[in-house]
Amino acid sequence: MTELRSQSDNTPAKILEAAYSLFSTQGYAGTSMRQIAKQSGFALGSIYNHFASKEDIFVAIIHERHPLVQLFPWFAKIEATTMDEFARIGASGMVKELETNPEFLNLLLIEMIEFKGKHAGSLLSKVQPDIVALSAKFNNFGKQIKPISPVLLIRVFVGTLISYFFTEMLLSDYINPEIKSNSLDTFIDVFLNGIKNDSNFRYTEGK
Amino acid sequence: MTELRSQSDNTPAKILEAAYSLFSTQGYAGTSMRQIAKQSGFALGSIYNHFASKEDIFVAIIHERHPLVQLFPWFAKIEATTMDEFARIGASGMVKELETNPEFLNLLLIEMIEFKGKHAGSLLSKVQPDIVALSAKFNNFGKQIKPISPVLLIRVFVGTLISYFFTEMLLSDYINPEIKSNSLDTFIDVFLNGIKNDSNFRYTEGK
DNA sequence: CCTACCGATCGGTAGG
DNA sequence: CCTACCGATCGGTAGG
Repeated sequence: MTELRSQSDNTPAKILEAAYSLFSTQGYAGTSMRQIAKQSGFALGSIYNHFASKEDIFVAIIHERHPLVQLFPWFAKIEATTMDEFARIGASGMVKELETNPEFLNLLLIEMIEFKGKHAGSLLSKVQPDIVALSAKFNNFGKQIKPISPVLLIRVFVGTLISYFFTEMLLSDYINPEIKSNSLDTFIDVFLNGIKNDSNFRYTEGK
Repeated sequence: MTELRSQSDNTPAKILEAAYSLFSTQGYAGTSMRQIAKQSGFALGSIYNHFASKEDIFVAIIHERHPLVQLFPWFAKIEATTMDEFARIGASGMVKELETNPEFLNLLLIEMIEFKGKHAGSLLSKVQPDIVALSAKFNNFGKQIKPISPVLLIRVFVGTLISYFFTEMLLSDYINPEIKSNSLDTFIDVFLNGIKNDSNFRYTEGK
């Protein structure tokens, strides 16, 4: 039964695709329902047969395309035996994603600013199993890593990627390319070196 | 002559103050000229005696309040003899700023999304002297630090602060406070440890 | 500096 | 699924 789907079931998907593209390049308030109608190929009134409101469309989009929702399941599936390996695979995967879709992170920024992050809790709950799996994986990497709680470690890792792409956006088409080249490697190197266990570190060896 | 200013010269400042508050909490497209008029205490028509357009107001605001414009001159003035000292002073100063004004970073995000970063170049030019001064300072910190170009080092440092506050916003009022406490210290520790010179690092010792 | 207005566009709906 | 419409609000201006 559920496998049988008529072509018209594509309508919501088409609407979401058009809305995603518009929201992520123009923001939420900067996008009108008429633009969504035009880009999806339907009349304005038709959209309201599938979604109750403009915000309803946005909510549907972030639940399937918000960076948190996309990244954590993917991170959790990475097969790596060391933090070094994990970080480099994770970083290069995110690079590939952003080459395909440079607006990938915008949904997160837009939700944060225009909705004051009010959906963050529900999105984080959604990926909590993946966060748990990721924590377990990090724990297995063992004593090569400083005694930082796994959740905080995830936060610093994700923060490293965010800070790279963020400053990349900030500098894009302004700073000369030489400075930009290979800088992701530097970000990752600093992260890996920074969490490496060594005698000089001032954290005590608890837990 | 220029010292003599009547009270009415406060009008533009009042308009900018109201607009800053509204833009940074609601975004650019999400804020109307009528809201700016109301919050500044002037009639809608009066605003156009001081600013040609809504975008004109936004441009004036970012030129005096964009995080880049605020932070770089301040960073350049920090008196520190080691990177460790610099990073901790810089981080605690930014914490204080964000406690006073939690929306401090929003202007950067809004410009990035709603204007696609089109003012970034002009803002970076404005603070270029401070970037140069900061680079010189970092060079003086000498061989305790890995051979990373000063500009890239600034980028990683700023990125570290951004990644902390960014993930802080993302997690705010969701994650339990224990995980959040002292996490800025961890971010800074990872950064400092990450850029520390040691024999294991894979960069070659050029310039 | 304000009142009153402009045409355009907004999110959303009725009715078929 | 579309046409035609609703009241509200938009950025901006004329005229005083």
